Amino acid sequence: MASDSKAGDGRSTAAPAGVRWEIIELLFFAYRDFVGDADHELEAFGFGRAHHRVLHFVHRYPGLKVADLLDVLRITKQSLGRVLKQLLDEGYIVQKAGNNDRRQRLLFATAKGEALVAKLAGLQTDRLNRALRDISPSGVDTIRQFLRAMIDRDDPDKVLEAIFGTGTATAKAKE
Amino acid sequence: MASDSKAGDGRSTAAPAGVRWEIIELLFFAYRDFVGDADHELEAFGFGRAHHRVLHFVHRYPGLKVADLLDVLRITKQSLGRVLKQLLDEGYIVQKAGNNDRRQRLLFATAKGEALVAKLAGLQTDRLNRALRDISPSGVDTIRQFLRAMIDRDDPDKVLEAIFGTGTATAKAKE
DNA sequence: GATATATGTCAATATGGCTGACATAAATTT
DNA sequence: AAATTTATGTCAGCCATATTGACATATATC
Repeated sequence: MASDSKAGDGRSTAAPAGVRWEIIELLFFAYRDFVGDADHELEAFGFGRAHHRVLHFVHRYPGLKVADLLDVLRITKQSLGRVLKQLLDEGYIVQKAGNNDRRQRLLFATAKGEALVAKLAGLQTDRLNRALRDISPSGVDTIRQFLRAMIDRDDPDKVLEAIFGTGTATAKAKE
Repeated sequence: MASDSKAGDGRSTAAPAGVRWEIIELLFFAYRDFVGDADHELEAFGFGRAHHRVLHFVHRYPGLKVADLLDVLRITKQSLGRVLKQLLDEGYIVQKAGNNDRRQRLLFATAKGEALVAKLAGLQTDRLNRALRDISPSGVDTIRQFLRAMIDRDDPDKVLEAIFGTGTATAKAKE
C-alpha cells in the first residue's frame, strides 16, 4: 500500500524529508507512559492531571499569579478555579495578596503540596534516569536542545521566559 | 521539600541525583505544542484528539482490529465506539470482515482519511524538522534512543511490537 | 468619581474518558 | 447439535475537565 512516497496532500513536499512517522509515534508512547507514572499515583489522592500541573508550576515558580498560571496552562479561569479551589481547600497550596498589587493572589505550595509534587516528580525522574542511563552527557544536551526547539517561542508566558532565560525584550513582559 | 534545591525559579542544581525538573518541564511544553499543531487543524473538521489517534494508527497499521486499537489507545470500547462511528459515518475509515475470523472488523483509512492524516502528520513533521534542523544524524539517533527508552516494554501491544521489532507485525513505512 | 484590572463564581454545555448491562454473530468446545 | 466463548456493538448513565457568558468584588489607576 501507499507507503512513504505518497505525500498525498502537498505538505512537506521535499522528497528527502518524508513524514517522520516513527518519531511522531515514539513521542506519543513516550509521553503517555511518562505522564502515566504520575496519573497512577494521583488516583490515590483523588486528584487528576490538572491538579498535578497546577501544583507543579506553583511549586516551581513560587508566587505565581493566577493570571500567570492561566497563561502557562492555557485554560480558562473557570477551569482553573475548580481545581485550584480543591488544592487550596485541602491545604496543598496557599494564597497571599501581592505586595504591590493587593488584588493579586500569589500562589505558594505548602509543605504538603511540596511533598506530593516531589513524589510525582520523583517517579518521572526515575523513568528519565532509566532512559538516559546509556546516554552520554552531550547526548543529554542534544535531547534538551531538541525539546527546547520543539517549543513555540512566540508569545512566551512567564514560565517559558524563565526556562529560556529570555533576554529578548519580549512584547509581553509587564512590570 | 528536601526536594533538591528549588532556587526560586531556576534550574535544579544539577547535582548527582536530583529531580530532573528541567526535562520534565521541557517535555510538558514540547508535547503541548506538538499536539497543538494537530489540535488546531482538527477543529476545522469538528474532530478532536481522539479522532486523530484512531485515524493515525489505522492509517499506519492497515487492517488493525478493533481489539488492537483498544490495546494501543488504552481506552474502553465504549469510548472508542463513539469516535470510530463518526470516522466511519463520515467516510474517513472503512471496515472489512476478517478473512480467517469473520467476527473481526479490520479497519482501513479511506483516501479521505489518508489525506487528513497526511495533513496532520505534515504539520507535526514540519515542527520536528525545525527542531532537528541543527542536530546531527547521530544526535537524531540519540533522541530516538531516548524516546524508545522512555516507553514501557512490559505487555507491549501489537503496535509497540511493530515499533520495537519484537514480533511479527507490519508497520507501513520505514525511515 | 469613573473606569479598568485581577480574581472569583454561577450556570450551562461539550468532549472524552469510565462502568455496567445486554445483544449479535461467528468461532470453538463439548 | 448444543453450549460456550470471543469480537464487536450499543444503550444508559457517571465523572473529570474543558468551554463560553454573565456577573460580583476588591483594588488600582486615570
